[in-house]
Amino acid sequence: MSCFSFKRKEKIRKRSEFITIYNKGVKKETQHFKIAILPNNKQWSRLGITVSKKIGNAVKRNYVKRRLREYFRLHKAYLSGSFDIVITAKTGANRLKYSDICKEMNDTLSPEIVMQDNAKN
RNA sequence: GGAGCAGACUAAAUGGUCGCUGGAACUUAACUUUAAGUUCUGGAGGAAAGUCCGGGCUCCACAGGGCAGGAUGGUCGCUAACAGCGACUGGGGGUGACCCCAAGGAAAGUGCCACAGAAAAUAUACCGCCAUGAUCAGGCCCAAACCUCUUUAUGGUAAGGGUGAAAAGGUGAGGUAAGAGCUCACCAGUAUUCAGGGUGACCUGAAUAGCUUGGAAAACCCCAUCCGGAGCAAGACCAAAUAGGAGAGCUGGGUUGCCCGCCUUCAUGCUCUCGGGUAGGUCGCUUGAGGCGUCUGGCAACAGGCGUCCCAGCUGAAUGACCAUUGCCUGAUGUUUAUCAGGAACAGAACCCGGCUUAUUGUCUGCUCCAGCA
RNA sequence: UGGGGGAUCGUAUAGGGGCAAUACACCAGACUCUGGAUCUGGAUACCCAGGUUCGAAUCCUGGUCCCCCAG
Repeated sequence: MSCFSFKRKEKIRKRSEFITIYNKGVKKETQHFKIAILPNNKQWSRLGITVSKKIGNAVKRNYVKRRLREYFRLHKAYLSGSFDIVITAKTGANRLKYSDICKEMNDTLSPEIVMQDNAKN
C-alpha cells in the first residue's frame, strides 16, 4: 500500500463514531476549522469531515471536503501513531487557497503538538 | 453604428506528479467469494437544480363499484403519458422582425358588484317631462269657462340628471299629450336558417327574427374528458450482540376521505407450532419509450427501416488536488507587437425516463427598426 | 432523498375581494414631589415578482426563506 493512498477503511462513516470522537477527543480550533482528535487502536489513522450547509451549496461543500482529504492523504505519514480525526469546517473555509489550508493544519496537527496533547491526557 | 427579435451550438485545451472509484483479464494469499497487487478501459449537467406535471418500476387485491375530492378546457395531430410539443383558428400587444393568451357555459340556478349615484340588473320612477282631478293666488268689471302660477293625488313616460371601473345599442328622421326600436334608414352586435370552402376550430356571402341580452366562472356552480393509494428510505433476501417472546388458525380488527366490496399484517382472548427480528450487509442498480449515422413518410412535432456503439453508479456520499504551458476576457503601462495584475458564470448524478419552470458563460446564423455615409 | 405546513407592525396572533384589527413592547402628553400603575394620543406591517379583476394581504402561477415528519 502506497503511503499517499486514501482507502475506504480510512474514512469515518458512522454517526455514532463521530459522536464518540466529539465527546472524548481533544478539541482544537483554528480560524476556519474545528478539529477533534482521539487515538484509536487500529493500525491506521482515520479521517471524518463535516461541512454544514452554512458553507454554501453542494459544489462548495464538496470542494472543501476534497481538499481536506487531499491534505490528510499527503500528511498522514507524519502522524506519530494512529488517530481518529474529525474536521468541521466553519464559514469562509470555501474561499481559502490550498496553501492556506496546509498552513493552518500544519500549525495544529504537527507531530510535536499532537504528542504533547496525548501526554497531557 | 445603435436598439431589438428568433434559432442553433458551447460550457477552455494539453502535459506532468500523487490519488478515489465501476467493469474486464491475470497473479498471490485465504478459500469459493473475500483481500492485496498489475495491465487495459469508463467516470457529472444543460440545467444533474426546483420537485411543478406525466409515465415506467415495486408493494398494497394486476386495483373493482358508487359518492366525495382533484386536474384539464379553441381545433386537428404527435406521444407510453402529460398542464408537454407541432400545425392551424380566434382574440390581444408591438412602427416592425415577432411575441402573449386557464381561449367551454353568465338566455340552468344561487350569490357578489364597496364608496358615489335616482338606479348596479325581475327598472315597484327620486328629481324631471306630460295628461287628468282637487286646491291657493292672479288676469278680463264679477261668476263660470279659459290662461298663468303654488301645493297635492292618480296615471303615462327610460329623452335629460355633477356619479361611477361599469348606466340598459349609436346617429338622423318620422311619430307623440310627453316620450320610447314605437316605426324607418345607415352602422355595431346577438341568435337561427340557407349556400360555398375546410377533417375541424372557423371563414365568406345571403335572408329572417326579437330589436339589444352589463361585469365577473383565477365566486359557488354546470357541461365534456381524465385520475385507486403510496413511494427505491418502494420492495426482496442474509443476519450479530442483547432481550424473551414470535408465527399460524378462529374471534375481533384492518384497508384512501366515506359506503360497498375485499383481506387476515398489528392489538386482545383461545388453540397449535418454534423460530422471529434490531444494528449491519447484499440485491433492487443501471441495456434504456438508449445514443450516433443514414434512408423513407409527414408542413412539422414525430414515426418506421437499416447499420453501429455500450457510454457514471456513489451511500458522512467517488468522479479529484497541485504545478506548468497555451488560448479567451477585463484593467493599467502602452497605443501593430509586448509586459504586469486580475478573472472565467450557474452549478454536483442518488431508481430511471419525457416535459415545464428557474439560475447562468460565450459564440455564430438569419431577420426587423432607427441614424449616418456612398 | 421523499412527503407535509407556513411567512401580516419590534413580538404573538386575527382578518379568506372594498380604509388591515387586538394584546404586549416603543415614543409623546396628563396624573404624581419622583417612579410604577392608570388615562389620552401617535409612529411602525401584509416575504418577492408576474397575472385575473374597476379594485388583491386575500384568488391563480413562479421564486426566496423558515419549520415539521419519515432514517
